Amino acid sequence: MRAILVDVDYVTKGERARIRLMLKKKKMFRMFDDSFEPYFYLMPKGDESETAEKLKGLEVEERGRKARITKVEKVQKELRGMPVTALKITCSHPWDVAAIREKVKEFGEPHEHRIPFARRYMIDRGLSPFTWVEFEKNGRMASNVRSAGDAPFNLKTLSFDIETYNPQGMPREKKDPVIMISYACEGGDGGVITHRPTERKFEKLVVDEKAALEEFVRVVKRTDAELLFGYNSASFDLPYLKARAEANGVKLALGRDGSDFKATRRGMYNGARIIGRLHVDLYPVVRFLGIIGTLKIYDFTLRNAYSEIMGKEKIKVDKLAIWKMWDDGEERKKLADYSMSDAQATLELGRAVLPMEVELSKIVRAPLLDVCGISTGQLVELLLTARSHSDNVIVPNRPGEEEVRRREMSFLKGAYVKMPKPGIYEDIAVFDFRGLYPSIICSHNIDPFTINCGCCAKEEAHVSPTGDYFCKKKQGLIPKVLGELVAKRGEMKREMKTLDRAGDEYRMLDARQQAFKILANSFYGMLGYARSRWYSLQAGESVTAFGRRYIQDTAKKAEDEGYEVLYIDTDSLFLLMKGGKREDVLEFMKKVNAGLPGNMELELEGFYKRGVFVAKKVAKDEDAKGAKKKYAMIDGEGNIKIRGFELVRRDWSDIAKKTQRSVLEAILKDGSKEKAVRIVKETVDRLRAGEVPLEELVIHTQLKKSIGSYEIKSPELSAAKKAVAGGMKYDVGSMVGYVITRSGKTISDKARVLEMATDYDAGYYIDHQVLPSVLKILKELGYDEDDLKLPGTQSSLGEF
DNA sequence: TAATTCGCTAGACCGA
DNA sequence: TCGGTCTAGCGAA
Repeated sequence: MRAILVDVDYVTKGERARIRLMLKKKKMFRMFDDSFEPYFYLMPKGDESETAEKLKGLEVEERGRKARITKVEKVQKELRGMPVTALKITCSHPWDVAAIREKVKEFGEPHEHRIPFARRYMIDRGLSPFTWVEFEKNGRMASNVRSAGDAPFNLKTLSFDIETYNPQGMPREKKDPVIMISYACEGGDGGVITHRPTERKFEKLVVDEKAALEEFVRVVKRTDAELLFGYNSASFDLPYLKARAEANGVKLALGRDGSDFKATRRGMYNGARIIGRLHVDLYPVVRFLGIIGTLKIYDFTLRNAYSEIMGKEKIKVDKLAIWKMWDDGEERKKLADYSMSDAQATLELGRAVLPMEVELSKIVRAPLLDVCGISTGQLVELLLTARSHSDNVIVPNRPGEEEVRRREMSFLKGAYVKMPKPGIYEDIAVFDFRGLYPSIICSHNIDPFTINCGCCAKEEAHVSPTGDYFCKKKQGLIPKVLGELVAKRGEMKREMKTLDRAGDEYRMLDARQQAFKILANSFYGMLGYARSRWYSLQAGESVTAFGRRYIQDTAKKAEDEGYEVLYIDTDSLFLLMKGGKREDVLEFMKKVNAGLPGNMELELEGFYKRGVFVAKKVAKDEDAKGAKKKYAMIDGEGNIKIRGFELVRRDWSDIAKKTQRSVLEAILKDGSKEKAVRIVKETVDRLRAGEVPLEELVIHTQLKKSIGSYEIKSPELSAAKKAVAGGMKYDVGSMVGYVITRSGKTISDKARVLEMATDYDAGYYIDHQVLPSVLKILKELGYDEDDLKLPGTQSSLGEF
């Protein structure tokens, strides 16, 4: 029989664990496989055979049951690059692994004892979620389950969202009812379940809250939802629905077995599993996109995420007024529209972000729900764990706390950044090394266990600029897996070029190549991360040392050809063309590439017509220095590329950012300093006249620690403290949006969160926000501080 | 309770 | 009032 594997978990039948497969042909169905047993490896201290004898049949009392070793086998494996003989210890039940592992520690070091049973099954059988599997069927039992190729992703999807009555601000789950439950399906079916009329055609009017809860359960059943999307649903919607179901004496039977959901906790996020369906809370997924830099938003609300990812705006309501809207016949109609739009936005968002998670789940061979929201480091760990198995390698253990502290004492030297000369330049060519660190790792076989291998003579191996060398005879696991990722991604990108950008095939490939990119870029970090199983300071330093060498050698070659090297950062190189032809520059690139090892390539990033580099702030008596990581350029089509300037930072006010952008555009596009100066003057006038709305003056800064644990005073902290005193909530991780007002002495005193601010300090915004951000740029046009500030009147631009 | 280093800049604070 | 040092946050790669 053939079906698509959707998810794997296990159930207990008698004394044993049974793998439960969630599968799909036309409909979802379940099968069981009882041919798989939990095990782990032990690296014995003493003689393997003697230890094996001692362990056979060993029993431990564990919470009233007997945990038993059912089998001990000697196996030939590889660990940390060395061949080893290990004992494979099979246990009676997955629950017993922990107790037995503790017990056998006296005989050696356990390995791979923390791999969840269902995932162990997928790894050992070579199965991935969302691919075809084949098996022999005998009733509900499956045997010889094996992988049978890539499958299309096609699940019946339902998104949902709830609105709650909230006269006290935060709804209280024991008291405040759910007033609307909205849902949306693929294909257009959707509605808002409500028990007060809204005159909307999508309304599903029921008699009371209890009936609404029952209706929602019916919707889930009727639509036969295989995939459920929510936003914050694991932390809010589902627990709230459950609490309300209890209060109303009904059952929230969302699962196929009539159960509600099982709350889980993975790292930083809550999860909720619904039996027989996949429930994906999109909030952690969106956070993940924020962390890896795909998304740049300050506030991870559904509204923000939706507008950033989909490029569309969602209806807005005042959250605190929801209860009032519910009580008002006219306003309630708007609330229904809002509720409907929440479910629809959640559905669209899910469709947009899920393909990437699905691909990650396939690559690392882990259930989708385990992959949504985990960090890139954990993803790499999952991938390397799966690939270790197919390479007959035992996964190295995580370091203990003491080892972590020891590792944290040493530091890894990073990339090279060249100091640019401040100024405005014409005709710049920018090159970069595509995937510099991944390609270095692959080209030089850099791995914690290929370093100074001993089987190669140093001169014949890959010698790193640090003096270490890497084996040339045997490929390491990291270069091997990474090389495959890079190669496959290259194929995908080539194939994408032949496809219609609007088509499904293109979209799927794009999600796939994104997943590969995320993984590939995380490998280097794992070498230098103190808690990593594959930590190797020497290997990490070799990567960066090679990186510095390649970029600097390339710069040298460019100079030898007569180009001026304007700027270098890690893997990118900025050349001044100085009247040179584009063909010549491309020829130079070809020459460089001819001298690079196989996996490495210098690419043209682009030609730019004009670029600005500014000076960094220095002490008065110091010479002017160019600021690194701060520049702006414009290409022939008028596209502007801006890096590092205040205007790309969230901890600057919009008024300063907008002004800085306009100034940069005036210079880059029009080459007009008069225009630039006029823009500044207008902004200053508007600020002075008090015409600027407070929203444009908000500065956003995150509180990375709890309010009490700061050593210093700062505007964001001080604003947050005042807000807390006023009844608002600010915790670790809160984003504080504050305005500098006129009341107070120091800047911190003057800071108030936007909600509490009624005026603003024009002087602060002129002298501390607008002028500093534009002055650095105007200086490159020949205006210096004194030109811009008349004596006595610091903020004056009157002379222009 | 989960990848890295390099670099800029602020505001507070302290002493000359 | 200044210049230096420190903590902290954010961005580039």
